[in-house]
Amino acid sequence: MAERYNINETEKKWRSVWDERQSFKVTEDRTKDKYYVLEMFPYPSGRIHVGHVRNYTLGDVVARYRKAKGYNVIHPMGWDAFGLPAENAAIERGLHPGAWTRSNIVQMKDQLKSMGLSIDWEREVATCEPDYYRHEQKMFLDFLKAGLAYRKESMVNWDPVDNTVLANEQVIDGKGWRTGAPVERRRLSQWFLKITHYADDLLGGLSTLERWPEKVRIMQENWIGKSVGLQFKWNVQGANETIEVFTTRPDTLFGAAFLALAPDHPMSEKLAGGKEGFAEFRRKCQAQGTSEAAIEQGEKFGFDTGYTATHPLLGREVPVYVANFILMDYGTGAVFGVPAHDQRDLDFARKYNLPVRPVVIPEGADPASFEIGKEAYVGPGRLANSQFINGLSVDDAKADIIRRCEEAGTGFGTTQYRLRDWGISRQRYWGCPIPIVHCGNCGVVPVPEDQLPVTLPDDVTFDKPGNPLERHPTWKHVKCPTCGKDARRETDTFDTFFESSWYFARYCDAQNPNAAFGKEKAEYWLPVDQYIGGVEHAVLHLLYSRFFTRALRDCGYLDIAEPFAGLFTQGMVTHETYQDQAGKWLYPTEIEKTADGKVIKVDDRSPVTVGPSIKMSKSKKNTIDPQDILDTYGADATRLFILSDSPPERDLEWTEAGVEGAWKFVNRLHRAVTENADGFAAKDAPKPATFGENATRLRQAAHRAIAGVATDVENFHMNKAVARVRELANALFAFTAATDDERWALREGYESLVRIINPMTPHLAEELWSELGHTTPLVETPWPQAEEALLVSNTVTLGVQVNGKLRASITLAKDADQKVAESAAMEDANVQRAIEGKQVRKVIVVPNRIVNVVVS
RNA sequence: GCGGGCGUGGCGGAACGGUAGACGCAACGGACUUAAAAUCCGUAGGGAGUAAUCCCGUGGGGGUUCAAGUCCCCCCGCCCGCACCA
Repeated sequence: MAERYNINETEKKWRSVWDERQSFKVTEDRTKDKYYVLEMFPYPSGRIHVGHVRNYTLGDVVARYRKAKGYNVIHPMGWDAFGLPAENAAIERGLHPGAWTRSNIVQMKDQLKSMGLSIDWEREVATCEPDYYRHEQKMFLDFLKAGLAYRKESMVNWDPVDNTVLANEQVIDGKGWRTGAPVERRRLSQWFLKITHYADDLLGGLSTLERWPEKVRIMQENWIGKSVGLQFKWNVQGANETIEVFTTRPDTLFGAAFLALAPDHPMSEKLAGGKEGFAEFRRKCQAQGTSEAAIEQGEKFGFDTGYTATHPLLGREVPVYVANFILMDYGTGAVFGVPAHDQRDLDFARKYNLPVRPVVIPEGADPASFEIGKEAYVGPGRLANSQFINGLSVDDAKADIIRRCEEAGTGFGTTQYRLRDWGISRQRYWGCPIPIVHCGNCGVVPVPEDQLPVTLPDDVTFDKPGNPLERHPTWKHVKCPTCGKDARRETDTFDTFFESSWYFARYCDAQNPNAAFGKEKAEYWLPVDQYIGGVEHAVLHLLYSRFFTRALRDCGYLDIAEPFAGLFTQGMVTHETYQDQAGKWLYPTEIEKTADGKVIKVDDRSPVTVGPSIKMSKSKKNTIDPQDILDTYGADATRLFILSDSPPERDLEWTEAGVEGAWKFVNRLHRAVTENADGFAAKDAPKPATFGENATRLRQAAHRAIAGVATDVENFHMNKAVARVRELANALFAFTAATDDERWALREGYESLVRIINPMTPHLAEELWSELGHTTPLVETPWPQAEEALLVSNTVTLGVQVNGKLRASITLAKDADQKVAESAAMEDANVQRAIEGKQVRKVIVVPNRIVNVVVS
């Protein structure tokens, strides 16, 4: 009797084998195809969470599978180590952000290692270390030279108590999250990267990203928000002012019923500032909140300035309103309203009794009688009621109006993007210092490259509000690099998206002290073949990285535009929620499920209300600590469960029973191999010349599993891959070998099984592989070859339908003649009965699939 | 409001337009055990029938087709994203 499988010891053993053999260390090898597997690197919060486990398990399956397939696989890991939580720890617990972060990294690295990931740890990076961030300071200087970085004033959320700038998510109901003080809007001079320079390229590049989820590409497309249209002027009557508007529908100019300005448009103040009710109106707009979704439900309303405006081409006056649904940030902050052809304008016009004049008439409608009801007409058609453009199509009319405005000098065709330049200044300590000096003489002076890196001072305190760099007694006082006079260091640091915008390139040459990365190495490894992470980074991180790659290319660092050739976005991990009688949330560890199906509290045995499975969150306490799971069930069972229950792109419902099921399978497989060794052929037994029926059937199961798991893994159908593995396992468990060919097939079957589970449960696979007598570890063993001949069987079972209803099934030789199939189907007793007394009108035979007898 | 996605047993989920429910979880019956756990064998969409077999079933309603979970139209529900983007 074999000993019970000691999961923890065995897993540890194989990890040290991989370590000793440096199994995952890679270097450039031009004789092989490279494959770059990357999971989004973690923020070192201290402990891994289930989302990490899912993310890294998926990546590891891909990495180990590709390695077995013969690719030169790079699979690195690192730490997104700058950021706010470290400063919060400093404020709340008196820990230095650096010390806190570094000790977190140590802990989390241990945890990740216990998952058995195939990581090349020699490529590890931590973005908070000067040997990492020095290179991005250099990049910034290069961007500056290339005109891709610039300084301008912009608004920030300012917490007057903490003396600090707040991120949008730190502003709750207009108040600072920590202090509760009303947030002020302040103007600060800040650094920007010119992502808009690449707006069109970033948009166009999306269509080349075939292995990205459609969803993410659409989100980026919407974010970039390209629109082509006309920008032109209206004259305000009696005010000696003009209003510049942008429109994507210049064709509808003659349907204009009003002009509308954003509430914070400078002209709004000029035209309406002193009017009665305007202050009140503005307050109402602000109370509405800035979130588009909030404004959604809100009513559209406006303030009549009393002025009218005219346009030369139009020759008619329209009223000028200030309206709550116009955004200052987009276009020019002013629009002309065409109620007939825009729903918002229509709603607005109905409210203020403005004329609704259709100017685009759908095909087939009569211009004289066409009327707009509750819905604006936004479709195609011919122009009407529009003087010189009557009869033109929408597109022709747009072009004509733009041409006329340009000729008249009152406007021009232009393209607007929603995308805005990336503000990278953060008024914080725990980030990469911006390598700039401010000199009274010379102005803004870049720190010379030979003086990099500008490192963070360690002796900082968090006992007072504000940025410690600003308060530091000496750090910011420097001599100007140009004139040598007293000057002041920039105390802002980079947005932490800066670090994550190029880390994938650093991994290619992680220890290079002289440059961010060697160009040749980057060119060998990049782009990332498979990037895996949460969909929450669909826009910002992924767009910034795409921008960075282009900027680095233009600064001569590398030769590609797109950093990630393939992207996979995983779903969330959810868990049931529990509440006690008083409605207090309970952790899963605080409850117990009794034998009769009740759920009770562990301590006082009182009943517990079970809620739906939702995204894990601290506030609902429906979290589990992956370390507990790893310790109890081992890495393999944890990985197996995570892969088996749901398709990776969908949410995964975490259940203890599910992990337990995976754990049972791990043990069962171990038992099957160790206890049934007598049933196998000897390790090097020659392949029999012929196989009996039983052996062949088993071999078919094995070879189909080999081929099936491969395609499933390549397509990220990990749950299906696991199902196939279990199918093969079931076939093997049920098999008793009586003859030599069967014993050979049984060994082949188990060896195949062990090899195809290797990407999912690598420790178990290694253990069983060695148990089966192999001395070369599986990590160095290629993916098994599926024999084509065994993937097809020589008989097929096909259903027989009568009038589309299944009545029988028949088994035939594969590719049997249609006539054979037809007669076999017609002879079947059930079919006979079903067609009895009816006339057969047609028999449809789809070879190897189905026969359908149509009777009247 | 716009954009995207999803809806299949008690549950998670399978299913090139071609035998719906693979695989698993939970459940039930049995074996082993003094007993339990573990393990093993078996049953299992709903309904009728001793059975053969039949009827009904993929959110709802229509349609296309020899054949629809799958394709088309309308509707309902849920989830995600967003920027009232002119």
